[in-house]
Amino acid sequence: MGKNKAEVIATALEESILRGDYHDGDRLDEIKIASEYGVSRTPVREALHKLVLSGLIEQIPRRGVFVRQPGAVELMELFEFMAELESCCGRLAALRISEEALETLRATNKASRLALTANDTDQYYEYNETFHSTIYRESGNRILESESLRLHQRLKPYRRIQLQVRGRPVQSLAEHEAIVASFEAGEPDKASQLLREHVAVQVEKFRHLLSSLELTD
Amino acid sequence: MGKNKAEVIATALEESILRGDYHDGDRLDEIKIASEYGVSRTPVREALHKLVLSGLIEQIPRRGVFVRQPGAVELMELFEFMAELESCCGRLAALRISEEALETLRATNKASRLALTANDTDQYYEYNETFHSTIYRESGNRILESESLRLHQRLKPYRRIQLQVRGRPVQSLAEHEAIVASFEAGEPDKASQLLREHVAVQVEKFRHLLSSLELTD
DNA sequence: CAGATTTACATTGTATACAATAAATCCCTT
DNA sequence: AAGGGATTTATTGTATACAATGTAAATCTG
Repeated sequence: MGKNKAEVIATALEESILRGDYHDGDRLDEIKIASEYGVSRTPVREALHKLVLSGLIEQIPRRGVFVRQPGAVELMELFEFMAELESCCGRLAALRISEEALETLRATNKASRLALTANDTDQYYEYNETFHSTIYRESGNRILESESLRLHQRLKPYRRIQLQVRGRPVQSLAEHEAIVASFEAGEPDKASQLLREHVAVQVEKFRHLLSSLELTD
Repeated sequence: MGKNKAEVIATALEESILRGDYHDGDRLDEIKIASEYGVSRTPVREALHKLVLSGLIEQIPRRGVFVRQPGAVELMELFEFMAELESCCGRLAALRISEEALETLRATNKASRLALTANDTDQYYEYNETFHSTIYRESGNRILESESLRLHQRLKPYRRIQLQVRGRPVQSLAEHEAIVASFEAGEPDKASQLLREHVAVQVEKFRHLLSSLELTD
């Protein structure tokens, strides 16, 4: 496997940041991280550069790198962008989806319902991933697919919080079924609209959560 | 200015590759590039990593980095993705555009028409940039804006070729005016559709160009 | 005492030397 | 002579030493 130290450190740091081990504005000391992982500064620097490119940290020349947790507005923008990407995937998938993938979606939804009645949130979460990534793939556009996956990944921690809103999973599943129906009917505009709202409603719930908890210190 | 050598080399290499100085599969020798630019391997490596992230070159562990010109299918996918992004921008911009920006668009189109009658292709090209980047900005979503700009930049060389198709600029400008009209009327769906087709038609023209010239050796 | 200038320090940016590894070549064996 | 394995070589990956630079503190001057 391509297991060079820079990659390892990059993913480790990425998880740390997404998990919230660092606060916004914290500086990431190259030598400290290097000694923590038992390597030299070089691979650490490469790892940091990767994270800069993915937008998780900010680099100020000759000053250092700082973690940059997205603020409320940026989170909204990220979710909105996600909604738009999903919408695109849905539109294209409605035109191109294979019978096989359609069957996968039906099966996933059926399994999701079981997980829901069993109150198995983790399992449901996993099926949710399958559902969406399948749609990304069936857009038939590899660029769109990979971009969607990337953003989906980035929003993972926030979506998780969001899914714990009472009653949301039930509604979410109903929307999934409506989306599949629009695929079966071959209605690109309908699919596009449903998927956009499916994600956009999450934004709305998230906004409520935010304003009620006032996480933005 | 933040003018560290890595950045300089990255942009220089990027331009070189986009200009077509390298062929698909060419290996980029770190030490050769380093000596060319009169620096050590370190900043060159950093520059190469950046290009890997932006998808211009491919890195095979312990083998080297190779330029990776997109093939015909990937180009199609890139253009299709661009069409979808522009479509999103258009939809949101129709809902959010400021009167000021609307005026900018009108002025740009007017200037474009002048450039067109004067046969000033470069000037027209520049106005085209302004037109589209304004729409990106007026989407009101900074993530969407920057992603659109990034892809727009990446497709620059191919779009340039495409604009030289006879009669295309005239048609393009007409489409621009229709788009502005949909903004003025505040019709998001119309704007979305117009912008998607505006880019998608480029894909079509490009496909013709490709198949006629058979550039895919 | 306040402000500016200089000096010291902390931190990133760069260079070079060394290690690891994979491809290619060459030699040995059958 | 052909095939396989060891060796060599080319190239990336990593470590460390050094240079550049920006910040902050300390000192000097008005």
